Amino acid sequence: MAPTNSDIWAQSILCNDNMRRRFSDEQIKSLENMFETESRPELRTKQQLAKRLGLQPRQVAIWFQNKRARSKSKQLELEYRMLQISYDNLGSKYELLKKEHESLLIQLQRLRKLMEKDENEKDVIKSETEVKQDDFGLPLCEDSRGIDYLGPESDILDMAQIADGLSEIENGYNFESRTFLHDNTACTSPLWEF
DNA sequence: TTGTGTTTTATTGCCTCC
DNA sequence: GGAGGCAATAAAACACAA
Repeated sequence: MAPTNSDIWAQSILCNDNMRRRFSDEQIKSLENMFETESRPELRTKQQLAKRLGLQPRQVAIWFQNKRARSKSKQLELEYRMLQISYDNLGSKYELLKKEHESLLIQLQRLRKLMEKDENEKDVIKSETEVKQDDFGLPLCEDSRGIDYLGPESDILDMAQIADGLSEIENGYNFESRTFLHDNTACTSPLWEF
């Protein structure tokens, strides 16, 4: 029966002095160089390399196997670190958005109070005097030059519109409901579980 | 010097492919 | 069924603080 490659390898190991030795710097350098161009060299290539470096073909094969394992583990470590960095960045962004959200809510409250106050004043004036109104029912004021213009009321109207807009943002900008995120992404990543 | 942690070389067992 | 790859692990070699 013809010996298999495994037999030949096993025999060659036994023929060695049976001492485990680290490879020399030169051997490592050559192996590293080869690994850079081909991480899974063919049998023939490994045999040639082994002959050139004075190693057993099996030792070269094992070195490549171990090197692939080390390389994979380093790559995984790198990917893990990159993910961690982007996770941290996302967390910072979330905190900034949260603060912005809170500040907008405060602004919204102020505007509402302003509107309420103005409504009250308007009621008082309405009850005391007859107010000239424009086509849209808005109060029409007349300045000293006799030009009609929209008075402070229109400013309040603009504020009210802004406030309504903010209110819509407030409702839509809800991390709990995740509607702020596009629904089609249906993100269930724990990254959002702050 | 020695105890301990890390790295490197080698083995084993299982899996896939031809 | 053999060849070769991978994961898990053993064991030797090495680094280094105490």
